[in-house]
Amino acid sequence: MDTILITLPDNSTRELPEGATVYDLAASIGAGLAKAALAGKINGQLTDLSSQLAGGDHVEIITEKSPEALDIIRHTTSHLMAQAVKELFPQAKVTIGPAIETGFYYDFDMDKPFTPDDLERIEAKMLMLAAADQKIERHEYSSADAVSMFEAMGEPYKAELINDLGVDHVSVYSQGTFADLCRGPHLPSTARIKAFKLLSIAGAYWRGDEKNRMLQRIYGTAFADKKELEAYLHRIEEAKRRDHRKIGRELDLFSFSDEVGAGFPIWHPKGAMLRTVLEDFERKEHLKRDYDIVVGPQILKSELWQRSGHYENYRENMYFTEVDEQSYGIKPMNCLSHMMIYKSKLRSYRDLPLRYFELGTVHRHERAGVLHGLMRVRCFTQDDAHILCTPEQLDAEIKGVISFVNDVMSIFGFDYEMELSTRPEKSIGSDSDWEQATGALLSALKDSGRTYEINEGDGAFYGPKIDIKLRDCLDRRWQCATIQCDFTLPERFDLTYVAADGERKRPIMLHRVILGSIERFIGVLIEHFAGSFPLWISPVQAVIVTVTDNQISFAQDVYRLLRNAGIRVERDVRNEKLSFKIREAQLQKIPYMLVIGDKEVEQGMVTPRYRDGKNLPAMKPEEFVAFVAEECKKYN
RNA sequence: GCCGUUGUGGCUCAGGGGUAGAGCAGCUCACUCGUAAUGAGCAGGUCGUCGGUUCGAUUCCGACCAACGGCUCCA
Repeated sequence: MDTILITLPDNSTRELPEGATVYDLAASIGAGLAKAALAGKINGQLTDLSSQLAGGDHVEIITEKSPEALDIIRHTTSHLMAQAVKELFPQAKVTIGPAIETGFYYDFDMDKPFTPDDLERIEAKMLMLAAADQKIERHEYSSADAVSMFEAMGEPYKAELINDLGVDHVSVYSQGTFADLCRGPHLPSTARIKAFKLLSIAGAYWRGDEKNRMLQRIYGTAFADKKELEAYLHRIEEAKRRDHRKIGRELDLFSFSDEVGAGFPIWHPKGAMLRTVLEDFERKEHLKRDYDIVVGPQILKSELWQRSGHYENYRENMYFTEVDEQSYGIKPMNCLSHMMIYKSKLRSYRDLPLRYFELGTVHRHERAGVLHGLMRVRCFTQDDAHILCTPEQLDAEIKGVISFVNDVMSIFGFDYEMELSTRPEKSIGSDSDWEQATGALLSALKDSGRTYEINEGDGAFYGPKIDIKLRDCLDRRWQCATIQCDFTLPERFDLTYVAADGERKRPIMLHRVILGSIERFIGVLIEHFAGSFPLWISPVQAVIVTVTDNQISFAQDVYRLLRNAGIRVERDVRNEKLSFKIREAQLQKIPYMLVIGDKEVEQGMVTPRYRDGKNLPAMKPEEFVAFVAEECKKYN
C-alpha cells in the first residue's frame, strides 16, 4: 500500500496510508487526540476532520484549545440552530449564519417574527438534535446543481448566494435532514456541540441593505464547555452593572427626559463638572500643541450650508429655523465658521498650518431608533479642530494628530482600534483629490506602526477618514477620534494662501476630533472605570464626613479651605452614623472621604480614607491639598 | 427609519377587568453614635399619552411617544 508523508507543527513527520484523513492522522498520534480533535489545518487552511491528506502536507490538529476552535464550534452551532428552526418552522427560509466575536447568529426569512417562547423551543430542539449525534458531512456540487437543489428545497436565498458567488463548485454541509451551503469547516458531529445558549431576537436586513426585506435574526453564543459558557454569561451580567446609563443615574451625572426630547441629555451638577474637567484638560492640551481656540455661532444661514454641500448631502440630519424670513441651519458640524475665520483675511504660506480648535456643540437629527444613552445623542459637543495646511505639511499634520490621539488615549488608559474609511457612493470632489487624500492618511497609518482595518466606501461625503474606535462595557465599538482629510471644502469656499512664489494656492483642510464627542467619550469613560474615576477627573474628589455634630464647625473651615484651594470637595455633616455616611460616599465612588472626629478637631487634621477602604495617616488640610495636587500633576 | 420587547410613586420591582402594593430614597421625631445601612412615624402614584371595547380599564384592543436589544446610519 502506498503511503504519504505528513509534516506536523513541530516539524516532525508521520507516515500514513494514502487516502488518510485529518482524523486518521490524529488517531495515529493518539486516541486522546483523536477524541479531542475538532477540525484540521492543512497548509494553513482550516479543514474538516474528514478532509483527505496529500503527501507533503503540513497539518495541524485543531482541538478546543486552538484559537481557531471557537469559531468552528459557533459556526456549527449556528447550523444546528438553523436545523432546529427548519424542523419547528418548515416555512422559514434560511439565509446566512456566521460566527461572530461574541457567538453566532442566523438570519431567517419568516412571515411571522419569532417570539421569546420560540427561542426556548428552538433551544430545546437543538439540545435534542445535538444529543442525536448526527454526523456532519461535506459534499461538493457544481454551482448549477447546488442552485437547483436549493431551489427545489424552497431556499431562494441560498440559490441567490451561489449565483452571486460566481464559482464553479460549492460545498454543502448536511446533518440529518438539514443541508446548508457553507464553506466550512465544521465539527464532525452535532454531539460535539457541548455548550450554547440562544440570547436574543432581532430584525436584520437581507445583505445588510435597508432596501431589502427584513429577516429575523437569532443571536446565540457557544463555547467549548459549559463552564466557559457560564463564565461568559456571568461576565455579561457584570458588564451590565457598568452600563453608563445606570451609573449615570446612580452617580447623578446626567439624565434624559421625555419632556425635553429624545436624545438630548441634561447634565446635572456632577456630570457637568466631569465635562468641565475634560474640557479644561482639552483646552490645555490643544494650546500645548499650537492650536488656536475659536468660537462660532450655533446657527448659520442656509445658503452657507448649500455652498458647503451639507444641504445637499446632510440635510435630513439637520435642524433648520427661520429668522426674519431668512432660513438658517443649526450646525451639525463646526467646519463652516472655522473656514470663515480663515477667509476673513489674506493668508500667507508663512501662516500655515493654522489649527482652529473649538469645543463645538452640534445638533444632528439622528433617526429615532439609533439613540443610545450618551453614546448616540442628538446634541453633543465635539472637541473639534480644523487644520488648514499646505500639501507639503499634510503628512506631518496627520501624524501629529495620530500622536495627539495616542497621547490622550494613554492618559485615560484606553486601548483603541484604527480604521481607514474610503470614498463613499454619495460624495463630492475629484478622483485625484480622493486618491491623494486617501494616500496621505494611509501613509500616516503605516507610519504609526499600529494595525488598522480598511472600510471601503465608509468615508465622509467630502473626504476619506481615519476612525478610532473605543469599546463599551459590552465590547460594542464606538467611533471616537476621527481624522478626515478634505480637499473639497477649501475648493468650495475658495480658500487660498499666498505661496512663496506669490501664487495663490489652495490649502488642505483636516477635520479632526480627539475625544470625538464629550458625551460619547464620557459614556465610554464611565463604563471603562465603572464610575470610579481617577482622582484628577472625579467630579467630586473628596467628601468631608463628620462623626458627630460636634465637628461641624471645624468641618466647615476645612471645607472652605479645600474649596478655595480648588479641590472638588463636598461635605456631609448630616446627623447620621459615620458608617452610613461612609457607605453613601462609597456608593458614590468618591475617591477620598475625609473623616473628622473629635481627635481630628483637636489636632486640626483630617483622616483621608480612600475608596478602597484604606486610611491615609491623619494630615493637615493643607497637606491634603498638596497631596491631591501631586496626584493630579501629570495631567496638568 | 425598520424588526422585536418593555413602559406601575425619585429608584428597583410585585400585582392585576371593579378604581393600587413592597423595599430603598424623601420628610418628621428620637438617638450624637469613629470607617459599607439606628429606630419609629408620615407623606408620595389620574399604573407613558390619546382613543376604542365594557355597566366599569391601570389591567383587553388600537394608535402614538419613550426606553431597551438588534438592523441600517453615525461622533
